[in-house]
Amino acid sequence: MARAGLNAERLTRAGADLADELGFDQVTLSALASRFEVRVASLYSHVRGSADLRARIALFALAELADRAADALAGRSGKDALAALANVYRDYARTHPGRYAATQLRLDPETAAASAGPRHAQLTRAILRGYDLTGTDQTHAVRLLGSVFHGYVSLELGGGFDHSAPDTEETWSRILDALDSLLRNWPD
Amino acid sequence: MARAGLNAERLTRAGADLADELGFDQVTLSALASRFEVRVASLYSHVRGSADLRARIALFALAELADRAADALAGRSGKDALAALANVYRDYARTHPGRYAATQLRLDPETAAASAGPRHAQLTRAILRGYDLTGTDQTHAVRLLGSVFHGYVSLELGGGFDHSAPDTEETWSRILDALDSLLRNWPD
DNA sequence: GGCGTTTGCCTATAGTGATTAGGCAGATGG
DNA sequence: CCATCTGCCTAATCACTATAGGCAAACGCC
Repeated sequence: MARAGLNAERLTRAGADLADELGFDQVTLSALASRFEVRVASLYSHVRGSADLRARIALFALAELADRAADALAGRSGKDALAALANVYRDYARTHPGRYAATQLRLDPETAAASAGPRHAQLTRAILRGYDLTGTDQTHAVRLLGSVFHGYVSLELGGGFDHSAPDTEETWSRILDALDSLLRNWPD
Repeated sequence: MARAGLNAERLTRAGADLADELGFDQVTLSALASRFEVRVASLYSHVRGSADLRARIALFALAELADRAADALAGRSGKDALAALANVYRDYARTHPGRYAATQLRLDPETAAASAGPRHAQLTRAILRGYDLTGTDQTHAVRLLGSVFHGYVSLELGGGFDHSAPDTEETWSRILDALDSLLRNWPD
C-alpha cells in the first residue's frame, strides 16, 4: 500500500488551509483525512488528536502572522509603522479567516508562553519607539493597540459593521489617524 | 410520565448557564437534556436543533447585555457614561464568559438585524453626545469604541494579558482615560 | 365526569466524528 | 537479504446530532 507521506507539519498546513476554506471549527480529522486520501486513524500517528491539531494550527498561524508583522515593520517608524502593523493584522484576517480564528484559540499557559504570542507584543512595543511613552504607559499602549487591532478585525470579519454606512475602509483609516494622534498626545 | 415543562425560553436560559459553566462550544443538546432529566429527542419539540439553540442563546445574551448597558447609561454622560458602558461589557464578559462568547456567534443577516446588536451601536452612539463629534466621525468613533471594548475584553478573557505586568485593572483604567482624551481631541 | 384532540416526551434508529487497539506490509539498515 | 521499524490499515466503541413514529398526559368541550 502506497504511503501518503504524512507528518505533523504537512497536516498542520493542510489543516490551516482547511480552516480558511471551511472555518476553523469545521476543521475535523475526517476532513483532513479525506484531503490526504487516508483513513482517520492514520492521523493519530502524527498528531495526538483533534485538540492537538487545532493547537498546532494556532501556533502555526501565530508564527506566520508574527513573521509578516516583522517584515512589514522593517525600516518603518512612527505612523508609518503603526499603519503597516495594523494592516498586516487586518489583511491576514481577511485573506486567512480560518488561520486568524485559530490565533484566538486559548492555549495552555506553557504553550502560550512558548508561542509567537510574546513576539506580537514585542512588535507592537517596537512601534512605540517612534512615540514618547515611558514605563508602564508603554504596556498600556501595547494593550490598547492589541485591543483595537484584534477588536476591529474580528468585528469586521464577523459582519458587525455590515449594514451600516460609511464603508469600513474609511473608518479603518480614520482609526489609524486617531491612534496616531492619541499616541502623540498620551494623557498622564 | 411526568412532564418536565420544557419550552424554548427555559432551554435557552439553561443553555446560557451551561455556556457560562462549561464554555459556549461545550453547550450540547445532550448536556442540556441531562440537566432537565429528559431525553435528547425531546428537545427537538422546542428548538430546531443545536444551531438553533446556540442562536437563541446568542440573541438572549445580546439582549441581556444591551439591557444592562442601557441601565448603566441612564443619567450619565461624558467620561462617566463612557466608563459605565465599558465596564458593563467587561463585567459581563468576566461574570458570564459563555454568554459573552455567545454574543460573538455569527448570525445570519436578518436575524442579526432583528437582534439587540443595533441597540448596542445606538447605546455607544449615545455616549458620543457628550463629546463634540459630527457626521461620519460619530460612526468612526462608535466603531473604534466597539473595537476597543470587544478587543480588550476578549484578549483579557482569552488570557492574552496574563504573564505580563502591570495588572489589567490599571491598564483598563488608563485605556478609558486615553479614549476619553481621544474623543475630546478627535483629529480631523 | 367522560371523550376526543392536542402535544409533550418517549423509544428506536441512523449518521458523523473522535479515539483506541491491534495487524499487515512497505521502508530501512546492518 | 533478513530483521526491524514504522506508516497506514481494519475493527470496535463512544458521544452527539437528528428524524420517524408512538403513547399518554393535559386540555377543551359538552
